Amino acid sequence: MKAPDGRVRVPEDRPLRPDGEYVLYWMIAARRTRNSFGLQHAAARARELRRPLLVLEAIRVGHRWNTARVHRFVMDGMSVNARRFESLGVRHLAYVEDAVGAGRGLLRALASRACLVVTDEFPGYFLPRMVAAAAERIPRRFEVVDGNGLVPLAATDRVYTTAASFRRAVHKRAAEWVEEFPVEEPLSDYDLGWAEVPHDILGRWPSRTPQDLKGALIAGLPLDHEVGPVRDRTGGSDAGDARVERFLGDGLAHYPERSRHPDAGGTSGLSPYLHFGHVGAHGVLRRIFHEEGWDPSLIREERLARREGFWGLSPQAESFIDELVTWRELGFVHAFHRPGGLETYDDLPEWARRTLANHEEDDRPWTYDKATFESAATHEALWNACQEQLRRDGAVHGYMRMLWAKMVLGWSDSPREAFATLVALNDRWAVDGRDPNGYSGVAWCFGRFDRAWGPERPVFGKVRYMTCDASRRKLRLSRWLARYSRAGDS
DNA sequence: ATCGGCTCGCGCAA
DNA sequence: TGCGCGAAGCCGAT
Repeated sequence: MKAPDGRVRVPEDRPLRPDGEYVLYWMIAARRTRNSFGLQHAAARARELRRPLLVLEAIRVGHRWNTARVHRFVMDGMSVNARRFESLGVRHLAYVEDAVGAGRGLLRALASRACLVVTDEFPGYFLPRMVAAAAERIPRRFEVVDGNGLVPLAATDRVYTTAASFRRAVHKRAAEWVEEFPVEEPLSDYDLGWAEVPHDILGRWPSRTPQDLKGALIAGLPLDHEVGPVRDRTGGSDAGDARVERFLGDGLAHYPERSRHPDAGGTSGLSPYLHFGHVGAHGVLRRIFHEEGWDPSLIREERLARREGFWGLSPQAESFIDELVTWRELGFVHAFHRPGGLETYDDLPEWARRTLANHEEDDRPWTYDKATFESAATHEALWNACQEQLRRDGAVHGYMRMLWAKMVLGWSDSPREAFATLVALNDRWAVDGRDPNGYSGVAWCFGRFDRAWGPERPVFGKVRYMTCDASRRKLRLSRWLARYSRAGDS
């Protein structure tokens, strides 16, 4: 079954070539074998044309945030996919570029033998430009499939300034979108054979084995190795799926209350897996719906636009879905319509820029530059622990993340500099940096998708104020703090 | 412990 | 035009 029409974009309308050797799926964002509109669509095309499917999953070097951390995570995922595709009888080419530019030409070489090329839509980082460039160069029909979330990006025609207005838009069409989920196992009955790839292509661009991908290969790559792999967190669909199950079995029943407290460990931890598509939003939703015995008849229209009660699920599940769909996809929709907007200071709402400008000259109790923030060397142990968690784990606890960003706003020479510092730290150290959702998290701390709050305060103006002292009072965080403390902090 | 005030944009109802 | 509502705010009053 093909992906719904509203999720398929054809940038250059070229005819497909029915006598090609295979259908090429260029897997760039939805790096998984299940619950994927992109893969499902490519498989349906292959069936229609009676040609084998060839999956190209690659990772290149030379892009801007090129760290051993991200490479390890993505290569873990490639290793899992290599095994899964092999057991499904589908050819999967796992290419790891080992020198800048070495991968150039691979996509075109494979595409020239293909009936058509299918790839993923992703509204962030350099992917939209990469897809646009590929669409121009590839002399084949090229179909871009949006499997990012419940809301098809093309079904929206504008950005939303508040979560509330987006929530209303989601609820209005939710009943329609829950009826068009991707197939859970799109390749379960695959019988179209093994795509042959010419030796000269494989000689120049070798496909790595699962063992290679998990092994020492990464050590020799030209990467920022200072940002090393995160401990205790393996990338890939196996680890991502396991995390979904763990959260459903334990965290969800206490959501969101337990997730507020850093010591309690009640967060889903799914963000990095969602970012690289090792886990898909539809798959997570499907599991929640199944666990709660939900069907669309339980939707309560009278609760439309409300934070709770619309779905007819438990309050905990509704709260999590609000996070997974409303808040996550709010950022995706914004990035889709305004590429780069979320990470641009001048794109913040007018009221926020005005009030921050009015307080630009206020005295700051402390100011630090990016290097001091980056090395977690401020006067405040609580803040340093946040930054240390980012450095070590590639993610900051959800609540502490807000404090982390708010304090950089409070302790930088200007709000503009603070914003740039945060985007840079997030880009470099977070496993899911460069995700629209990560940028919306930073931008929220500067008023994006939020509202003004009084009373007006120094530096922050009417932007929602948060303090380390209040967090210490409200939250259970002593164990978290001890864990991420650095020598010298007490 | 709980509550109101602070403040702004949206979308619906009137 | 008015009104209710809204990611996690903080602070002071009761």
